[in-house]
Amino acid sequence: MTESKDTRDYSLTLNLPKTDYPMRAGLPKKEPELIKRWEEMELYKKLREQGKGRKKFVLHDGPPYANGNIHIGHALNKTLKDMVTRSMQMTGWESNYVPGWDCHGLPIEWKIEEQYRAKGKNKDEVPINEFRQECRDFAEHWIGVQKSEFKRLGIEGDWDSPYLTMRFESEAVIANELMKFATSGQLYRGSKPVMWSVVEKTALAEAEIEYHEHQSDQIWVKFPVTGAGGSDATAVEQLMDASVVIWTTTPWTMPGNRAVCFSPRISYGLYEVTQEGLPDDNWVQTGDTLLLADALVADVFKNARIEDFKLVRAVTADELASLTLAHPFAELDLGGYQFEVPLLAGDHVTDEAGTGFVHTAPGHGVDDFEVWMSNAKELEARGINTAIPFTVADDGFYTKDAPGFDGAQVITHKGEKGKANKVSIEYLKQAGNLIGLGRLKHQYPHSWRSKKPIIFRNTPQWFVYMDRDLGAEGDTLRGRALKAIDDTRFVPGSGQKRLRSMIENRPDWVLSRQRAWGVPISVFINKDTSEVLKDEGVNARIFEAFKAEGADAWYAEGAKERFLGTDYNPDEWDMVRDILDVWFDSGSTHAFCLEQRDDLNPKRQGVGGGDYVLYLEGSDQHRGWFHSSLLESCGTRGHAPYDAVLTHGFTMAEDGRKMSKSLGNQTFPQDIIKQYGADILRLWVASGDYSEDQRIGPEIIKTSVDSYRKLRNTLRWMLGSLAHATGEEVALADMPELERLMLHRLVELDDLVRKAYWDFDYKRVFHHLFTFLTVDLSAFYFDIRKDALYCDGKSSVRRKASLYVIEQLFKCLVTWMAPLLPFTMEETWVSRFGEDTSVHLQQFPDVPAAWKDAALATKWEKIRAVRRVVTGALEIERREKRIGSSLEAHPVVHVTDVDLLEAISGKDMADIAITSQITITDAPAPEGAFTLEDTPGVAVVPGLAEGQKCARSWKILPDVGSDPDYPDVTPRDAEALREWDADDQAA
RNA sequence: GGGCUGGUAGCUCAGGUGGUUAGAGCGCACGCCUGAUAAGCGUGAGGUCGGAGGUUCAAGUCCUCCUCAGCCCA
Repeated sequence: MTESKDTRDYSLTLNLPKTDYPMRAGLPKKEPELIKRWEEMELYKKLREQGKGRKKFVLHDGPPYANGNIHIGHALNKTLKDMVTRSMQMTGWESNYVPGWDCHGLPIEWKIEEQYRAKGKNKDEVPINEFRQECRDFAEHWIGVQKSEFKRLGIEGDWDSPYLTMRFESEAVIANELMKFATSGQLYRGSKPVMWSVVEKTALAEAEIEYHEHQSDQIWVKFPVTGAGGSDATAVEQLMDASVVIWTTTPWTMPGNRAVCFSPRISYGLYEVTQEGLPDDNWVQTGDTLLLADALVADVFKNARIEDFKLVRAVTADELASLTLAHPFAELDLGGYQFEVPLLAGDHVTDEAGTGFVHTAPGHGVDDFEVWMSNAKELEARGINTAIPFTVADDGFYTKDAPGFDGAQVITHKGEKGKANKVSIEYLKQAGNLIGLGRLKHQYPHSWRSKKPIIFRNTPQWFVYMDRDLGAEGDTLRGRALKAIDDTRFVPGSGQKRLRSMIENRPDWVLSRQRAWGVPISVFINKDTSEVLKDEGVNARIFEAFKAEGADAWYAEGAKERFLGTDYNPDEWDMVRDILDVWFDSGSTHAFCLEQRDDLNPKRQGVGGGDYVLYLEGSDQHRGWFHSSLLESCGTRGHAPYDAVLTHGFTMAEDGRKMSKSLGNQTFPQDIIKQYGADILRLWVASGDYSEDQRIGPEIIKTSVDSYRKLRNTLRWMLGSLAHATGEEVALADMPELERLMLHRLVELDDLVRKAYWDFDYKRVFHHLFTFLTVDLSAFYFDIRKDALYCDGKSSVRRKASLYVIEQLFKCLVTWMAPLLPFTMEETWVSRFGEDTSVHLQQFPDVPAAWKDAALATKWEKIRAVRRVVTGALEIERREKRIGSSLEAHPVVHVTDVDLLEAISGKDMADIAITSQITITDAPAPEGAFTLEDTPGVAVVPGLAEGQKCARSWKILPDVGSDPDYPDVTPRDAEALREWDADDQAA
């Protein structure tokens, strides 16, 4: 001890926070280092070893499509998944995450075709397996890109062996699943109208369609009534003489007409032409009676060149439904068209344009098809053939299903109008059923490639029955799926309703696509009977070949003979050339990923096991992956593939609107990571309500950045304080109440945090922990205890207890937040426990129930209420410049509330209020004392602390200098210095 | 047009079965501290709970309609 006491730098004798943990994170640089560290320490492998023997919590990855960089939606989705798996692993499950990719399908085909076009090549000239290989390479490339982007987000998983729908084993299993549907009789060949380009001779998807102006022929056509129901004979007779009038802009679809639709919501009437002296060749004559929607009568008669007409009477929806009509070609001798044309009610019918009656050709329109199919059962009961005719071939010419239209073409190979409309119109004139004719310019779908108009054309497709009995009566795919929905946990709960109503209302499942890049519908059909071949031996050969060579084997030379083997004559069987819709691929991930992998292969709780399978995707997947996975699994296994389904909303721009390039309001995950770091993005995910649509933008990110700073600094202070910890434990009974209060808060938070994680409610975790950190710790507990931690001597139990408690707080907080902020929490953990540790190998700490003390918490609520009055009073003093630091004050606290007085009795209220001195009295407060409305019974009279300022603790006390060895400090500080100096000499 | 969902302070969120002057954190303004310092502490100002009706003694909370936004269909 050489220095003079007067000039001694006491700060050297204080236990001030000491840490290398930087205040500023530098995440963009730090995070990649941590990723490298995890790879080097083989964290993934260690986690799997840790999880051995535990029950499995399987977050099964819904595969993103491998065709571009990730966007904010991907980032949200993967981050949520990572929060799930990390938190489940840390709460006692084995929670392996195996990422996957969706590789087949249209968008990739387009890209390859686009490349061909750029080189002047034609897709059809390239051997199919060569084309497929290019698609495969394309997908492979983007898988690589996305993989590194996902890893950069801090997603922990089996990145070295993800699952891919295009892997040979996957293709084999997918085909095998399809064959299960085939052999169990659930698969059938039907047909439906698809958008078709005659020029390219190919089916088109919605996304391949552009709308352009187009001039169509419009016609008004009579369908003579041939039958009417009702008890009123006169009324029936009136109707029998009448005709229903339709309007269409596609006269060429007339051969495909099978019904006329009306709407029960529209008012209709029977109208008579009263105009005299019409020319003989006018298509409509005096006395003709027509059925029309009231709102459209004037318009129709104008187009039929009629000026005078009258309403005979109104016609009800019931009357309309009872009508049967003749096809307008019926009386011509074309050979066909003599069938009954029913009137069907349809929601798609309006009275905004046309006649109020809609010509319905189920092979030429989606509405038409759906109305027809939903009435099929009833129509068959009436003896009506519901088979949908294939009236137009792939080259635009009519087929034998359109008698009388031989040689006519709807659209030519060059994309121009063929003769079809002319022929149709001519026949209508001959039959006397045309009443109006014109041209109409309107928006019409065109192929994005050829820019030529497309048509709707009935095409054979493969379907799965929704309502056919599978063995037991009433055991249908729909029934199974609905039951499975009831057995599934939905987060949020509204997802259940949404999926349920979709399954309830959906039509049969269409599996086929007329495309090249996918898993083939690997079945054979008999050329004569159209029956599907059901042979386990053939199926096994297909499965094995796909496993070894991929689904390309289906397209290889000699494939037919190879798979049929010697048991069947190849001449009698056709190979199906369609591929599976990619939704069937991804709907089968449970079969080729979950069931096939030894490290997953869950025995689900839903089927009597202990494991838990969760699917987690955006809410659009009610129609997509949740849906197709459910149907696939119910059709092949009889139950859902998941125990729970979690959905998240979509990410909007800051104003709540959709992000779009043109609005310039996009936020890219790559930019946030580069500027702030992945943990900032993850903090945004953790703090928002993902179950609804979220918003993101510069201001919102700034909120995350600010929160992050506060959080980080508070942890930093804890680290700095813990630098002085010796690891010495203090018995609960020996701890001050303040320490026990903090431990009690940990018990409460432990309960809350575990529940919230199980509910996947990360915002609840974050907001509670963050508030705890700022309100209870930074602004209260730490602020109060700084004096003891910095100034108390090393033997101080108060200080030891505080260090022990901070250690517990630290362990809990860092592990609890590790699933949310894996980078920062790892950095923080390592800073405390060393390079050979990882927070991600920790479990959430066991928080002793003995720490719980609700009575203590209630008491301290009162103490804090009193404290608020004191700090409130000091604030006035500060404003009036009578004090600066609260240590300059000596408030007199008048507590007349017995309850509050009891709560603070025996407490060092000066410490708690961070003043140097305090006086507590039950004497009534003098006039003008400071009070707070919400704390009656407490009044504070401020005053200045008397005595000398301690040179070490800065407290102002009368007994400063009472220790002759240390004349400028308080007795407490003198004692601390004595210990310090003793240590110093020993060293 | 239909199904589902949501709109609480500038931002992110709390507000069981309707019941005192609607809460928190962040941000902002102002002040204090200078031994968590590009930090820490305190005080304050911000809300007609999307809008309009209705039920009720009483509605952010229940009902109807409207509006805006989103997802999925048509």
